[in-house]
Amino acid sequence: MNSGKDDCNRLQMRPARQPTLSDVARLTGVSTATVSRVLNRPGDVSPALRERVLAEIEAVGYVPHGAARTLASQRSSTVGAIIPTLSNAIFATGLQAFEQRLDESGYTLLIAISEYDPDHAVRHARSLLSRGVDGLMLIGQSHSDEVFELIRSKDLPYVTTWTYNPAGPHPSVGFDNRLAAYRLTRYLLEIGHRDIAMIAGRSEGNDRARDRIAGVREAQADWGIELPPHWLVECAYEIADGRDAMRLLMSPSARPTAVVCGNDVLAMGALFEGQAMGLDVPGDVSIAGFDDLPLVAHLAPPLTTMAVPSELMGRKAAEYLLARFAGNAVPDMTELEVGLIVRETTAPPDGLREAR
Amino acid sequence: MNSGKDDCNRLQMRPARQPTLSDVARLTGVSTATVSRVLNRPGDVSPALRERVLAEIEAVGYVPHGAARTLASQRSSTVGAIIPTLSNAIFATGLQAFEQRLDESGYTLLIAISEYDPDHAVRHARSLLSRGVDGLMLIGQSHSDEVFELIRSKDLPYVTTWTYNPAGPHPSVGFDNRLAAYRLTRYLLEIGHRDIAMIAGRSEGNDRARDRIAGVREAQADWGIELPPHWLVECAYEIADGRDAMRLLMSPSARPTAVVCGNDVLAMGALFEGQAMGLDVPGDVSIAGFDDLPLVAHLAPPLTTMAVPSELMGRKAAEYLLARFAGNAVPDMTELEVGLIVRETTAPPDGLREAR
DNA sequence: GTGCCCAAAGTAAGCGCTTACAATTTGATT
DNA sequence: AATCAAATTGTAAGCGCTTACTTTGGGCAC
Repeated sequence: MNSGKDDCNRLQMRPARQPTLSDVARLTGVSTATVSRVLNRPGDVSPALRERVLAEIEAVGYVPHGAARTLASQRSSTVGAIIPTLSNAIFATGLQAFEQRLDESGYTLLIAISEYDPDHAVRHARSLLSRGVDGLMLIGQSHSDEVFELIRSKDLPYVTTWTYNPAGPHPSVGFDNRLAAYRLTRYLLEIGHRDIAMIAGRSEGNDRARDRIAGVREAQADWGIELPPHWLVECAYEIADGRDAMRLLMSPSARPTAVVCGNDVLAMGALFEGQAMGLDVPGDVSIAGFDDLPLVAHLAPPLTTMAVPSELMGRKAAEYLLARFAGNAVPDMTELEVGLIVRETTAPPDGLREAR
Repeated sequence: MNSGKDDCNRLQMRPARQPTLSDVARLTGVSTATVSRVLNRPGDVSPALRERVLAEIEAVGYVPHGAARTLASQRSSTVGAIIPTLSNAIFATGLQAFEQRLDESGYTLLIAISEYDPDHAVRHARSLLSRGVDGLMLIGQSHSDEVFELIRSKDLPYVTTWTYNPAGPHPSVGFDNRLAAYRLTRYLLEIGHRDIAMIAGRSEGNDRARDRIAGVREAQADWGIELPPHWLVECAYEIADGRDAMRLLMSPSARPTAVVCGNDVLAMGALFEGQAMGLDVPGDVSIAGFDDLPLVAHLAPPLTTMAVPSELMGRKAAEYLLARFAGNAVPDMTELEVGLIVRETTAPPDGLREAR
């Protein structure tokens, strides 16, 4: 009469314990293996039984226990991303596309923000690995060796983005920053600029910034020009930093006729500061950006910039990892196209305007 | 001689299996319990032993297995967030602060992006719960009942943000959207505007947008004014949507003298479109935004807006959850301050300018 | 009718860790 | 010196699931 079962129920004042897979099995009158199969390889279970199990799952509100599943199966359906910041919209866009593609295939994204700090990134890598991510997405390739050692020691699929470096050892889905900056600068040279300055993001530990500077230098070199040290200003990534840099650049009497910026945020800063200084853009100075944020097409004047395929990149990076998970062959290197978007912040320099 | 051990090694061609906690225990000559304690409650282990264990952990490069730990301990040191989008910088900022505060306490963030779709959000909630998050952060309170049922059935700590609703059943860390919009509108009324239109985000399933509309209406009502239907335009959240809305609003001959916008992105759209139409802002029309994105202070003219404490909110939301995890008492409702930032896109309407 | 094969379902051994409880040691107390 | 509590370490039972292996029961060729 007074069975143990009753005692047990009487003691459960809290919301009833979550039903487990074996509860479902017991209630349906099958083995746990069968329930597990219904969940993981439904084709292996006869339709009649499958229906009964699914009905019971629905009835008791069973939700699989991810950790148990991960422990038993050695995969987590989870992917990690280590990114420098979320405050630049361009990363946010790429990450959103990455998340969406993963989500479509049942993967969840773990994110860790390094704030451009390599040690931070190592800690995060360790933490993500320890959480059993099935794969990892990294921005750029300039990371501490420790990060890559950790990845290798686990033999973990990973991909680097925002960079394309076929000579390097790392799988990457991205574009050639050097070449993109080269093309942007070449365009300015072709319309007649010779005095070109650059506002760049901090290049230390940031291969994208470094490559973009290199691209600008290389284009200039092809025209027999050298970038004077005081015309290269490296700064942080806020609008205010771009403004400061622009002020610095435009104060001396010997001013550049064009300024290429390491990204659109800096370019906006440069544009706003230039205008605040009473300069006409592009009349007095041309400004070019990098990224093509949705916003910059709406500025007055609209910004000339190098469009970066952030969404496509996020999606392709996700697809690379998904292919690796599935064991499908997939090229380790994917190069994406950037595109020069000429708008109205650039024009031939003064002397050439009418000669055009 | 030819022990099983040797055979085993001979077969391991792959990178050696990850060392486990019991490997560390065996190699150090202690029990697994001791190693576990070194990791989780180091104070319970004598210093000498602790050092030996730590040395061994370092030596073999042991990384704890998160899923195993989660399964055994029933916690994951993981927190989930369901957010509508990452493409609005204001969410990205809040989320970044949230992540940083969690990270300081050893928690990792799982993110899921709902794209403003309630069903999506339910799926995500289910997925995050199944992954064993210890807590959940939600934007706003207008979610499907199913989401809250899932949360309740697991008795999971959670917090809603971007909203403050002490009357409601949900813990929240945020601000009063209605009141904030009321104050913004009141300011416009006080400087003399009577013809005030609104460009709002889609209010369906979005309590923030709804409350902001309500706030505008309420302020107008206090002045005995009613918001004419054709002066309320709801739209999506891109700059282009703001532009479209502005064009619509400013086309008829009976134009408003001021436009309050549901967020800064829409306000930028309104500003750009107004300027493109040849209107002087604020001479011909005042524009007010909502959020205070870093960018908008730099526009020409700088945008008047209602500043939202997104970073503080992210941090406080994290701290609320952390306190719940630690079992500390903590108020379920935290109201944060918004602040009216009067810049230069607003001014008294035409007739009143000189009378000022 | 017999034997064989295959599909469908069950059995049970872990996955790597935490933790209640037990065992042992140490040191203080009387 | 005997007693006991506190501190330290060990023992071992799971946590909820997956999956290799085994069992069962037909269907089918001969």
